[in-house]
Amino acid sequence: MGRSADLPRRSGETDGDDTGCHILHVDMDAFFASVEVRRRPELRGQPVIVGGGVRGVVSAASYEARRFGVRSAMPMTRALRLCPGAEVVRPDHAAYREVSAQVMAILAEVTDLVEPLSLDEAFLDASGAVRRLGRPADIARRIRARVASDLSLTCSVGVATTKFVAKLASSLCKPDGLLVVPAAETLDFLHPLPVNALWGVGPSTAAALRRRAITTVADVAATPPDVLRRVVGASAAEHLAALARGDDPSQVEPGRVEKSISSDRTFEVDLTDSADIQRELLRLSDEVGVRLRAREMVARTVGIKVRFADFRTLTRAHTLADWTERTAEIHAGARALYAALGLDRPRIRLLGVKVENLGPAARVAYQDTLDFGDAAPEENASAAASGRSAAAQRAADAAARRFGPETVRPASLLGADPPSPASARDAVR
DNA sequence: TCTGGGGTCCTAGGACCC
DNA sequence: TCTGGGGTCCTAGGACCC
Repeated sequence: MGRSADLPRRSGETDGDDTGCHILHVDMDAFFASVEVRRRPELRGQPVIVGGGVRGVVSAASYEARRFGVRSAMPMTRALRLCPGAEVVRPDHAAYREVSAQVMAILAEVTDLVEPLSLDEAFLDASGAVRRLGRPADIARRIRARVASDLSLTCSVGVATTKFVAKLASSLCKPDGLLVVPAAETLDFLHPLPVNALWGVGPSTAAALRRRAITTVADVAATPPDVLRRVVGASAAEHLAALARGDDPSQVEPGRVEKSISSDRTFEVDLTDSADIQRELLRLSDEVGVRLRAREMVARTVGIKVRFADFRTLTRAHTLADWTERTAEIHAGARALYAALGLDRPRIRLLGVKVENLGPAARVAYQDTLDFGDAAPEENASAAASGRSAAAQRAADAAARRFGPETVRPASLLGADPPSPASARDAVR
């Protein structure tokens, strides 16, 4: 959805010499909001904010809403103060995933070298497609036309010699734009921009640079390496200096593998009740387990995140002796980490469960066991649902996908209205 | 009604091994 | 009793990105 760096804009299509510019960055315009407007045409031309919830933030804002100062990641309360007349739509991620897949399919027709960055953005390396489809700028135009005609959505495309410059270019020509940054003009393009245009410079780094009177990309390029290292550290200094020179060694990488899977939840009202906290830990563990198994991966490290009412946040992690894909083991790890905190009457705003240190499930030989894992006695019902063997658990996941999650989720999550034992048993077997 | 949820990467310190 | 350096793994926190 783009960060709200206030960069100068170049609207419309800006064509130029695209020699050597083989990298494209495709960025959907106000993606979630545009999908909602397409679904409800009466919203066209109106300020639309996708987001919500008692403690929610803005996930996406239509350009009409942005005119009021509404930006992504802004608390909803503030957004609505700025734009009281906005239509607020709750996010529908399933719908966005579906449209995203259609966008990515259009990109895949251009080249195999597509690197999705998120649901609404991707890099393409078009060098292999030039002979078949024409110059990079023509390929960009073709993509924009296809997205518009097939999906009734607009996107903006940056074309440049590197990923970083292509991404900047697309952000500067939004919405519904095309911007080619010729190789020879890269430095003229980059140097006037503010430091936070550089990838990796957020509020904290920008403030540190500003204290040294380094405010533009040109300033970064002119700063002696040792000074830059003192301000931002050795690794970031090297990275920023290269970007400021127009150097970006990163390649378009299709098929990047996830390194962690996490689920976290901010509660509308702080949790204080121990049973509530335990139930949420189980729910989050189950969500993570389902996604882990859906990707056919296993994990060695389980972590939790706890955010208190005062926003103080802590994380804890534990690496297991063996790989796991089982909800019961993830949950056992999470509850042990939580118990070890020894909290006394906490007020909890957010809980999270995460697995990392991932590997392919196929690499790990599994013993199918009939034990019920480490679940505590009071959760025997949950153990029966989530502590079963890996193979049975995958079968349960498949049933959940077909018949709905309520058929086979841990019993203690099901509240007062559990499914009949027969249907749950049938779904598992 | 301040401050979501999904991630990645880096740093720094301690344990542990050679 | 005092004291090495290098490498790897693990953990916690923070910055950053969309």
